[in-house]
Amino acid sequence: MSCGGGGGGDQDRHGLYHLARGDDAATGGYQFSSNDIESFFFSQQPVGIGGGGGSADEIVPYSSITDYLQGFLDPAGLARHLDVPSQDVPTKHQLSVDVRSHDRDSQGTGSAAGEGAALLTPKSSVSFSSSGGEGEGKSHRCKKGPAKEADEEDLQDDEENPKKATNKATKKKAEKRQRLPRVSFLTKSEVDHLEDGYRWRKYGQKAVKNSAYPRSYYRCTTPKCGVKKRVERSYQDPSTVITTYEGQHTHHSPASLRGSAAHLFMSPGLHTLPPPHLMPPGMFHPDLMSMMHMQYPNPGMYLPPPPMATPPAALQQHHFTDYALLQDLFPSTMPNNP
DNA sequence: CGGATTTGACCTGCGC
DNA sequence: GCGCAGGTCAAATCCG
Repeated sequence: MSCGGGGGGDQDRHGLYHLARGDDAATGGYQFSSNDIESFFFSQQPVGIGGGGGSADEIVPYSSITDYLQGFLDPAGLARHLDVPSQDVPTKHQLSVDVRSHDRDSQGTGSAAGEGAALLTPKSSVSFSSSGGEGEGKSHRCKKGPAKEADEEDLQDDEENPKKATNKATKKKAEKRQRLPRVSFLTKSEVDHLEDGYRWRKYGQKAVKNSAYPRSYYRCTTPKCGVKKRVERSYQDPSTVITTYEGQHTHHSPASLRGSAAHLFMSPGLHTLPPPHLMPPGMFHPDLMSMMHMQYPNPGMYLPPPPMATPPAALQQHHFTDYALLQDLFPSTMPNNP
């Protein structure tokens, strides 16, 4: 997926597009509504923009995420998506989309991730790595895991004949390896592992070079779902958690099946929200926004059908400026109605 | 007791 | 070829 070279956007010198509600929201401009949320996170509709796109050889495993991303990259596309005039789409940065191609091992490496985290506005930032695999300078190191399942017979041979195994390893080496699509999220949070609606099993933890914070490796617990995620804390901004998803879920989110808005936003990180009365009218809290990204990191990840044709009932019926709803969702952080 | 987490060992790929 | 770093495995341990 070649996100760079896409259309429009307020791209800074770091190659970051900054799109979000900025001063407009603070001054009572356009307000997010439940419909926006649906569009933002659940829509399967492509948001067309010019440029970008992958070459014929490039693996673009799904179109919806690409379109989804590109919708962010293109203010006009985002405007169409949100059904607002394009000039109303601000270029202030609350949501920053990293459209750079990530070098060595995506942005997940300590240095690269840290750099990205430092460059990006920490709150509510979304970083998408170039996921094509072929186009990347270096292949990923994952040989076990999914590949292991595919090569069970090979492994059996390997046990019987180590020499043969070596040959196979050499042969495999020559093969082009494909990297699964990766999507990274930068989230301000005090907790490392943010609740995202899926169940994960931790299978490893590694110290990251040049970072005081380890990187944790998680795998989706659902059988035959090979989705992995890495969680690490930015060493330059320890308050920022970098979550990188890799692969496609082959099932619905357990949380989405519950359809509970309360569960949707249930995350320890949310307890760090400032008092809601400090939020400007109509302002969609960036942390909350980020949590939603965490909950539905990638609409395209779900294989058919879409996980939720409609948002949870609570989201359909309320605006997020609805104080009563916020009180229901965040009783610990919501004082009585001001 | 079963599932999740921890953690050291191991594998792989890349740079020098 | 060697060392380094990322990524994974799997036994040990923890926990509800």
